Amino acid sequence: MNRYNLITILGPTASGKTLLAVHVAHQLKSGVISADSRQIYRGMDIGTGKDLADYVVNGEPVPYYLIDICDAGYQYNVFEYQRDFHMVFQQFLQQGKIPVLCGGSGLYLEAILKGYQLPEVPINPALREQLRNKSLEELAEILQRYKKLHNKTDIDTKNRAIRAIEIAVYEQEHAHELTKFPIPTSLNIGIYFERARLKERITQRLHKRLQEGLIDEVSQLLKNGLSPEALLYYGLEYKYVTLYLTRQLTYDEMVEKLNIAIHQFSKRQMTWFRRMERQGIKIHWIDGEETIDGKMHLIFQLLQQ
RNA sequence: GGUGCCAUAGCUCAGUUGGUAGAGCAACGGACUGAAAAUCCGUGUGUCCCUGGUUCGAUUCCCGGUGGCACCA
Repeated sequence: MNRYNLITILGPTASGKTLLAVHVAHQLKSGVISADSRQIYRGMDIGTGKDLADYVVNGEPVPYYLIDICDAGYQYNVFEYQRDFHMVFQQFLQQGKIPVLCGGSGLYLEAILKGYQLPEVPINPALREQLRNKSLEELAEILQRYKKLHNKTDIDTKNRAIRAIEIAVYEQEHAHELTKFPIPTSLNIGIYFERARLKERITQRLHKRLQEGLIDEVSQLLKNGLSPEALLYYGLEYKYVTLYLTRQLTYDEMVEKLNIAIHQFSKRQMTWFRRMERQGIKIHWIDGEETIDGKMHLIFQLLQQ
């Protein structure tokens, strides 16, 4: 009936993805599947821009998935994301509905749209115990015996290095156990803004988040026992507000540096999307300044072609 | 009004004993298949405030302006 079984709405932060995705999903009587590596976590709401109140059109709730599925602090990963996405996606396929995949986490989007094949690697407690007291340098050396490092990502921290070794060891012992998730036939929509306009929107939204209680949200996470280190790792809002709360930055410094960091993040997102295009993933860019109705019209036109 | 100091990249500043200049931050480009809002790599984008003088040659020295800061009135 339709050549597409998925609509993907992507774009940099503050480009208005959520609102558009909710409207499209409402029109299709389906739902929104998030592709956001931070909205996964409960209790991280303002800083990740969940905007859960936006999942309603004309008083009718639009279901969303893969938001609030883990406790803050849990180390969720691409494999789990892929698995969880397909669980939801399958249900929509069975109902003959087209869901809307919406988010800005390039790695997660690509894992779905390109169909990464990853083995499901269980935790190996014996190995972890054995590696626990090694230095990062030693771990890096061990890891290099298994694979060439594409950059320093895998040996960024001991945690990451141990997980990377765990995966490398598993792959060596179970060479042919790659997962095979079907690659969706997706209509990909990108929301485009001029760089300067996007920066304005980001700055404006940051001030709104601060007014809405961003500081309290982060301080609550700390009170609930999440370590400052974990929050620093989550980046952006969580990183800079933590630096402010632990008195490493003044309020004004925090706002300024955070604003810049979000601008830089949006640029990195665009770099990722351009790379996806170069690798053959077609993205239909639509003007962010267009109204919701205008954008919807364009999307449904593309859908019917 | 007087005296002194300053004026160099988008910002903060370094520097050139006279041969047209460089750091940090920002910006821009890129990488990235297991915490990715993370992590990493690359790139200098410039009437060296303006006018005149000295000089083969001035961003650098000198005269005069303009702007800023400080002090004295």
